[in-house]
Amino acid sequence: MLLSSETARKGDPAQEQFSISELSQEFDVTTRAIRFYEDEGLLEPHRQGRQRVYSSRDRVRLKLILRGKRLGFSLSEIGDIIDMYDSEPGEVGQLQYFIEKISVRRKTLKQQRDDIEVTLKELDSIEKQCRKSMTHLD
Amino acid sequence: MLLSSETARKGDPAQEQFSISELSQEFDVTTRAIRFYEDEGLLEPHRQGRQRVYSSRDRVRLKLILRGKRLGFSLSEIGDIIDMYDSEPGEVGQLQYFIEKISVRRKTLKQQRDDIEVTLKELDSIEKQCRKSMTHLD
DNA sequence: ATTTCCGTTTACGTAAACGTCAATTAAAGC
DNA sequence: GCTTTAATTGACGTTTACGTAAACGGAAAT
Repeated sequence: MLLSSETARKGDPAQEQFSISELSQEFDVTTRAIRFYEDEGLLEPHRQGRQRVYSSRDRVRLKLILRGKRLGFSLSEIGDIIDMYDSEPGEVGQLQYFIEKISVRRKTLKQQRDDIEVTLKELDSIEKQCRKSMTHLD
Repeated sequence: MLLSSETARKGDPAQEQFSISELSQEFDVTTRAIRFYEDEGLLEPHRQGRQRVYSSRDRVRLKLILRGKRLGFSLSEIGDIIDMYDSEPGEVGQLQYFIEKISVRRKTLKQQRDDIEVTLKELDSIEKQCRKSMTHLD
Protein backbone atom coordinates (compact mmCIF):
# COMPACT_ATOMS: atom_id res chain seq x y z
CA MET A 1 0.00 0.00 0.00
CA LEU A 2 2.16 2.84 -1.22
CA LEU A 3 -0.55 5.42 -1.15
CA SER A 4 -3.92 5.04 0.47
CA SER A 5 -6.64 7.09 -1.12
CA GLU A 6 -6.50 9.20 2.01
CA THR A 7 -2.81 10.09 1.75
CA ALA A 8 -3.14 10.55 -1.97
CA ARG A 9 -5.90 13.05 -1.40
CA LYS A 10 -4.39 14.96 1.47
CA GLY A 11 -0.70 14.59 0.61
CA ASP A 12 -0.15 17.82 -1.24
CA PRO A 13 -2.03 20.58 0.54
CA ALA A 14 -2.58 22.47 -2.69
CA GLN A 15 -4.07 19.40 -4.32
CA GLU A 16 -6.64 18.35 -1.82
CA GLN A 17 -9.75 16.84 -3.24
CA PHE A 18 -13.29 16.91 -1.99
CA SER A 19 -16.46 15.02 -2.69
CA ILE A 20 -19.72 16.84 -3.21
CA SER A 21 -21.02 15.70 0.15
CA GLU A 22 -17.91 16.88 1.94
CA LEU A 23 -18.37 20.38 0.56
CA SER A 24 -22.08 20.14 1.19
CA GLN A 25 -21.47 19.44 4.86
CA GLU A 26 -18.63 21.88 5.31
CA PHE A 27 -20.57 24.82 3.96
CA ASP A 28 -24.03 23.67 4.83
CA VAL A 29 -25.46 23.74 1.35
CA THR A 30 -27.33 20.93 -0.35
CA THR A 31 -25.68 18.86 -3.03
CA ARG A 32 -28.53 19.97 -5.23
CA ALA A 33 -27.44 23.57 -4.81
CA ILE A 34 -23.83 22.74 -5.62
CA ARG A 35 -24.83 20.93 -8.79
CA PHE A 36 -27.03 23.85 -9.65
CA TYR A 37 -24.12 26.23 -9.38
CA GLU A 38 -22.33 23.97 -11.82
CA ASP A 39 -25.28 24.09 -14.21
CA GLU A 40 -25.05 27.85 -14.03
CA GLY A 41 -21.39 27.73 -14.95
CA LEU A 42 -20.04 28.81 -11.57
CA LEU A 43 -18.17 25.56 -10.92
CA GLU A 44 -16.61 22.91 -13.12
CA PRO A 45 -15.14 20.14 -11.02
CA HIS A 46 -13.15 17.29 -12.50
CA ARG A 47 -14.68 13.90 -12.92
CA GLN A 48 -13.56 10.46 -11.87
CA GLY A 49 -15.85 8.52 -14.15
CA ARG A 50 -19.11 10.31 -13.57
CA GLN A 51 -18.42 11.47 -10.07
CA ARG A 52 -17.51 15.04 -9.34
CA VAL A 53 -14.17 15.70 -7.72
CA TYR A 54 -13.60 19.16 -6.33
CA SER A 55 -10.17 20.75 -6.02
CA SER A 56 -9.28 23.29 -3.38
CA ARG A 57 -9.67 25.87 -6.09
CA ASP A 58 -13.23 24.71 -6.64
CA ARG A 59 -13.71 24.92 -2.91
CA VAL A 60 -12.57 28.52 -2.88
CA ARG A 61 -14.98 29.31 -5.68
CA LEU A 62 -17.79 27.79 -3.69
CA LYS A 63 -16.80 29.95 -0.76
CA LEU A 64 -16.91 33.01 -2.97
CA ILE A 65 -20.31 31.99 -4.30
CA LEU A 66 -21.74 31.71 -0.82
CA ARG A 67 -20.24 34.98 0.29
CA GLY A 68 -21.65 36.64 -2.79
CA LYS A 69 -25.05 35.29 -1.93
CA ARG A 70 -24.86 36.64 1.57
CA LEU A 71 -24.03 40.00 0.05
CA GLY A 72 -27.17 39.83 -2.02
CA PHE A 73 -25.68 39.27 -5.45
CA SER A 74 -27.54 37.11 -7.95
CA LEU A 75 -25.84 33.98 -9.21
CA SER A 76 -25.13 35.56 -12.57
CA GLU A 77 -23.51 38.57 -10.93
CA ILE A 78 -21.51 36.20 -8.77
CA GLY A 79 -20.43 34.42 -11.92
CA ASP A 80 -19.11 37.65 -13.38
CA ILE A 81 -17.32 38.54 -10.19
CA ILE A 82 -15.73 35.16 -9.57
CA ASP A 83 -14.40 34.99 -13.08
CA MET A 84 -12.61 38.24 -12.40
CA TYR A 85 -10.71 36.67 -9.55
CA ASP A 86 -9.23 34.32 -12.12
CA SER A 87 -8.70 36.75 -14.95
CA GLU A 88 -5.55 38.72 -15.51
CA PRO A 89 -5.65 41.82 -13.38
CA GLY A 90 -4.94 44.01 -16.39
CA GLU A 91 -8.42 44.40 -17.75
CA VAL A 92 -9.51 47.67 -16.31
CA GLY A 93 -13.04 47.49 -17.64
CA GLN A 94 -13.76 44.47 -15.52
CA LEU A 95 -12.23 46.08 -12.50
CA GLN A 96 -14.44 49.07 -13.08
CA TYR A 97 -17.48 46.82 -13.28
CA PHE A 98 -16.50 45.18 -10.03
CA ILE A 99 -15.98 48.49 -8.27
CA GLU A 100 -19.36 49.73 -9.39
CA LYS A 101 -21.14 46.63 -8.15
CA ILE A 102 -19.45 46.94 -4.84
CA SER A 103 -20.33 50.60 -4.49
CA VAL A 104 -23.99 49.87 -5.18
CA ARG A 105 -23.92 47.15 -2.55
CA ARG A 106 -22.29 49.49 -0.12
CA LYS A 107 -25.14 51.95 -0.50
CA THR A 108 -27.69 49.23 0.09
CA LEU A 109 -25.86 48.18 3.20
CA LYS A 110 -25.82 51.71 4.56
CA GLN A 111 -29.53 52.03 3.93
CA GLN A 112 -30.01 48.76 5.76
CA ARG A 113 -28.00 50.02 8.68
CA ASP A 114 -30.17 53.11 8.95
CA ASP A 115 -33.32 51.04 8.68
CA ILE A 116 -32.13 48.72 11.38
CA GLU A 117 -31.35 51.60 13.69
CA VAL A 118 -34.77 53.15 13.23
CA THR A 119 -36.45 49.82 13.71
CA LEU A 120 -34.46 49.04 16.82
CA LYS A 121 -35.34 52.39 18.33
CA GLU A 122 -38.99 51.73 17.67
CA LEU A 123 -38.55 48.30 19.15
CA ASP A 124 -37.12 49.84 22.28
CA SER A 125 -40.01 52.23 22.62
CA ILE A 126 -42.56 49.47 22.10
CA GLU A 127 -40.77 47.36 24.65
CA LYS A 128 -40.84 50.18 27.17
CA GLN A 129 -44.53 50.77 26.61
CA CYS A 130 -45.09 47.09 27.10
CA ARG A 131 -43.20 46.88 30.36
CA LYS A 132 -44.94 50.03 31.52
CA SER A 133 -48.37 48.59 30.94
CA MET A 134 -47.28 45.39 32.63
CA THR A 135 -46.20 47.09 35.85
CA HIS A 136 -49.35 49.16 35.62
CA LEU A 137 -51.30 45.94 35.98
CA ASP A 138 -49.48 44.81 39.12
CA MET B 1 -67.21 76.77 -3.04
CA LEU B 2 -66.88 76.01 0.64
CA LEU B 3 -64.43 73.20 0.27
CA SER B 4 -62.51 72.31 -2.83
CA SER B 5 -61.54 68.69 -3.06
CA GLU B 6 -58.02 69.90 -2.41
CA THR B 7 -58.72 71.65 0.84
CA ALA B 8 -61.00 68.85 1.91
CA ARG B 9 -58.18 66.42 1.45
CA LYS B 10 -55.40 68.44 3.00
CA GLY B 11 -57.38 70.34 5.62
CA ASP B 12 -56.90 68.12 8.63
CA PRO B 13 -53.31 66.95 8.65
CA ALA B 14 -54.22 63.67 10.34
CA GLN B 15 -56.83 62.96 7.68
CA GLU B 16 -54.90 63.46 4.52
CA GLN B 17 -55.85 61.19 1.71
CA PHE B 18 -53.78 59.78 -1.08
CA SER B 19 -54.44 58.12 -4.38
CA ILE B 20 -52.64 54.98 -5.34
CA SER B 21 -50.57 56.83 -7.90
CA GLU B 22 -49.52 59.47 -5.41
CA LEU B 23 -48.17 56.82 -3.09
CA SER B 24 -46.68 55.01 -6.03
CA GLN B 25 -44.72 58.10 -7.02
CA GLU B 26 -43.76 59.16 -3.54
CA PHE B 27 -42.24 55.82 -2.62
CA ASP B 28 -41.22 54.70 -6.08
CA VAL B 29 -43.19 51.50 -6.13
CA THR B 30 -45.58 50.40 -8.84
CA THR B 31 -49.31 50.50 -8.32
CA ARG B 32 -49.27 46.82 -9.04
CA ALA B 33 -47.05 46.27 -6.03
CA ILE B 34 -49.30 48.35 -3.80
CA ARG B 35 -52.35 46.39 -4.85
CA PHE B 36 -50.42 43.22 -4.31
CA TYR B 37 -49.67 44.24 -0.74
CA GLU B 38 -53.37 44.69 -0.31
CA ASP B 39 -54.05 41.23 -1.70
CA GLU B 40 -51.63 39.92 0.86
CA GLY B 41 -53.54 41.65 3.63
CA LEU B 42 -50.92 44.28 4.38
CA LEU B 43 -53.08 47.23 3.44
CA GLU B 44 -56.81 47.86 3.38
CA PRO B 45 -57.55 51.33 2.09
CA HIS B 46 -61.03 52.79 2.02
CA ARG B 47 -62.99 53.00 -1.18
CA GLN B 48 -64.74 55.83 -2.89
CA GLY B 49 -66.84 53.75 -5.17
CA ARG B 50 -64.27 51.30 -6.41
CA GLN B 51 -61.27 53.56 -6.12
CA ARG B 52 -58.81 53.07 -3.34
CA VAL B 53 -58.31 55.97 -0.97
CA TYR B 54 -55.34 55.79 1.32
CA SER B 55 -55.24 57.49 4.70
CA SER B 56 -52.05 58.74 6.32
CA ARG B 57 -52.20 55.60 8.42
CA ASP B 58 -52.18 53.50 5.28
CA ARG B 59 -49.28 55.58 4.10
CA VAL B 60 -47.35 54.81 7.27
CA ARG B 61 -48.05 51.12 6.81
CA LEU B 62 -46.70 51.30 3.29
CA LYS B 63 -43.58 52.95 4.65
CA LEU B 64 -43.19 50.14 7.13
CA ILE B 65 -43.67 47.57 4.40
CA LEU B 66 -40.91 49.08 2.31
CA ARG B 67 -38.57 49.38 5.24
CA GLY B 68 -39.28 45.77 6.12
CA LYS B 69 -38.41 44.78 2.60
CA ARG B 70 -35.13 46.62 2.72
CA LEU B 71 -34.39 44.74 5.91
CA GLY B 72 -34.94 41.49 4.12
CA PHE B 73 -38.19 40.40 5.69
CA SER B 74 -40.73 38.51 3.63
CA LEU B 75 -44.13 40.06 3.09
CA SER B 76 -45.76 37.63 5.50
CA GLU B 77 -43.24 38.49 8.19
CA ILE B 78 -43.83 42.12 7.49
CA GLY B 79 -47.54 41.50 7.91
CA ASP B 80 -46.97 39.99 11.33
CA ILE B 81 -44.73 42.84 12.37
CA ILE B 82 -46.93 45.66 11.12
CA ASP B 83 -49.95 44.24 12.85
CA MET B 84 -48.00 44.46 16.07
CA TYR B 85 -47.57 48.17 15.64
CA ASP B 86 -51.35 48.39 15.83
CA SER B 87 -52.02 45.81 18.50
CA GLU B 88 -52.19 46.56 22.19
CA PRO B 89 -48.69 46.54 23.61
CA GLY B 90 -49.71 44.05 26.26
CA GLU B 91 -49.30 40.85 24.33
CA VAL B 92 -45.87 39.71 25.32
CA GLY B 93 -45.79 36.71 23.04
CA GLN B 94 -45.90 38.95 20.02
CA LEU B 95 -43.25 41.21 21.41
CA GLN B 96 -41.08 38.17 21.97
CA TYR B 97 -41.66 37.10 18.38
CA PHE B 98 -40.69 40.54 17.18
CA ILE B 99 -37.53 40.61 19.26
CA GLU B 100 -36.46 37.23 17.93
CA LYS B 101 -36.96 38.27 14.34
CA ILE B 102 -34.94 41.38 14.90
CA SER B 103 -32.13 39.50 16.56
CA VAL B 104 -31.91 37.08 13.65
CA ARG B 105 -31.79 40.00 11.25
CA ARG B 106 -29.10 41.63 13.33
CA LYS B 107 -26.92 38.53 13.00
CA THR B 108 -27.41 38.48 9.27
CA LEU B 109 -26.45 42.10 9.06
CA LYS B 110 -23.26 41.53 11.04
CA GLN B 111 -22.36 38.65 8.78
CA GLN B 112 -22.94 40.94 5.81
CA ARG B 113 -20.70 43.56 7.30
CA ASP B 114 -17.90 41.05 7.73
CA ASP B 115 -18.39 39.78 4.21
CA ILE B 116 -18.27 43.30 2.86
CA GLU B 117 -15.08 44.05 4.71
CA VAL B 118 -13.37 40.93 3.42
CA THR B 119 -14.56 41.63 -0.08
CA LEU B 120 -13.44 45.23 0.04
CA LYS B 121 -9.99 44.22 1.24
CA GLU B 122 -9.71 41.78 -1.61
CA LEU B 123 -10.90 44.48 -3.93
CA ASP B 124 -8.16 46.76 -2.67
CA SER B 125 -5.50 44.16 -3.25
CA ILE B 126 -6.76 43.41 -6.73
CA GLU B 127 -6.81 47.09 -7.49
CA LYS B 128 -3.24 47.49 -6.30
CA GLN B 129 -2.08 44.55 -8.38
CA CYS B 130 -3.79 46.10 -11.33
CA ARG B 131 -2.18 49.48 -10.93
CA LYS B 132 1.15 47.81 -10.33
CA SER B 133 0.98 45.88 -13.59
CA MET B 134 -0.12 49.03 -15.34
CA THR B 135 2.87 51.08 -14.23
CA HIS B 136 5.03 48.06 -15.02
CA LEU B 137 3.98 48.45 -18.61
CA ASP B 138 4.99 52.10 -18.79
C1' DA C 1 -26.52 -12.29 -3.49
C1' DT C 2 -28.42 -8.36 -1.58
C1' DT C 3 -28.92 -4.56 1.11
C1' DT C 4 -26.99 -0.07 1.84
C1' DC C 5 -24.97 4.09 0.74
C1' DC C 6 -23.38 7.66 -2.05
C1' DG C 7 -23.70 9.71 -6.29
C1' DT C 8 -25.77 10.89 -10.98
C1' DT C 9 -29.17 12.48 -14.45
C1' DT C 10 -33.56 14.13 -15.91
C1' DA C 11 -37.38 16.46 -15.23
C1' DC C 12 -41.12 18.48 -13.13
C1' DG C 13 -42.59 21.42 -9.06
C1' DT C 14 -42.49 25.50 -6.05
C1' DA C 15 -42.56 29.99 -3.62
C1' DA C 16 -42.10 34.90 -3.64
C1' DA C 17 -43.06 39.14 -5.68
C1' DC C 18 -44.43 41.16 -8.72
C1' DG C 19 -44.89 42.22 -14.45
C1' DT C 20 -47.86 42.37 -18.20
C1' DC C 21 -51.65 42.21 -20.79
C1' DA C 22 -56.89 42.77 -21.66
C1' DA C 23 -61.24 44.28 -20.85
C1' DT C 24 -63.97 47.57 -18.29
C1' DT C 25 -65.33 51.75 -15.77
C1' DA C 26 -65.33 56.29 -14.35
C1' DA C 27 -63.97 60.87 -14.12
C1' DA C 28 -62.08 65.05 -16.25
C1' DG C 29 -60.91 68.18 -19.89
C1' DC C 30 -62.13 70.43 -24.15
C1' DG D 1 -70.52 64.42 -26.78
C1' DC D 2 -66.09 62.63 -27.27
C1' DT D 3 -61.64 61.58 -26.02
C1' DT D 4 -57.79 61.23 -23.08
C1' DT D 5 -56.39 59.84 -18.57
C1' DA D 6 -56.42 57.22 -14.20
C1' DA D 7 -58.00 53.27 -11.94
C1' DT D 8 -59.90 48.54 -11.41
C1' DT D 9 -60.29 43.49 -11.87
C1' DG D 10 -58.76 39.14 -13.52
C1' DA D 11 -55.76 36.18 -15.27
C1' DC D 12 -51.74 34.40 -16.94
C1' DG D 13 -46.54 34.96 -17.32
C1' DT D 14 -41.82 35.50 -15.33
C1' DT D 15 -37.58 35.11 -12.75
C1' DT D 16 -34.50 33.09 -9.30
C1' DA D 17 -32.86 29.41 -6.75
C1' DC D 18 -33.32 25.73 -5.71
C1' DG D 19 -36.67 21.21 -3.79
C1' DT D 20 -38.26 16.80 -4.79
C1' DA D 21 -39.07 12.58 -6.86
C1' DA D 22 -37.82 8.82 -10.05
C1' DA D 23 -34.76 5.78 -11.92
C1' DC D 24 -30.32 4.25 -12.36
C1' DG D 25 -25.05 3.17 -11.36
C1' DG D 26 -21.20 1.53 -8.83
C1' DA D 27 -18.84 0.24 -4.52
C1' DA D 28 -18.82 -1.59 0.05
C1' DA D 29 -20.57 -4.12 3.83
C1' DT D 30 -23.00 -8.17 5.61
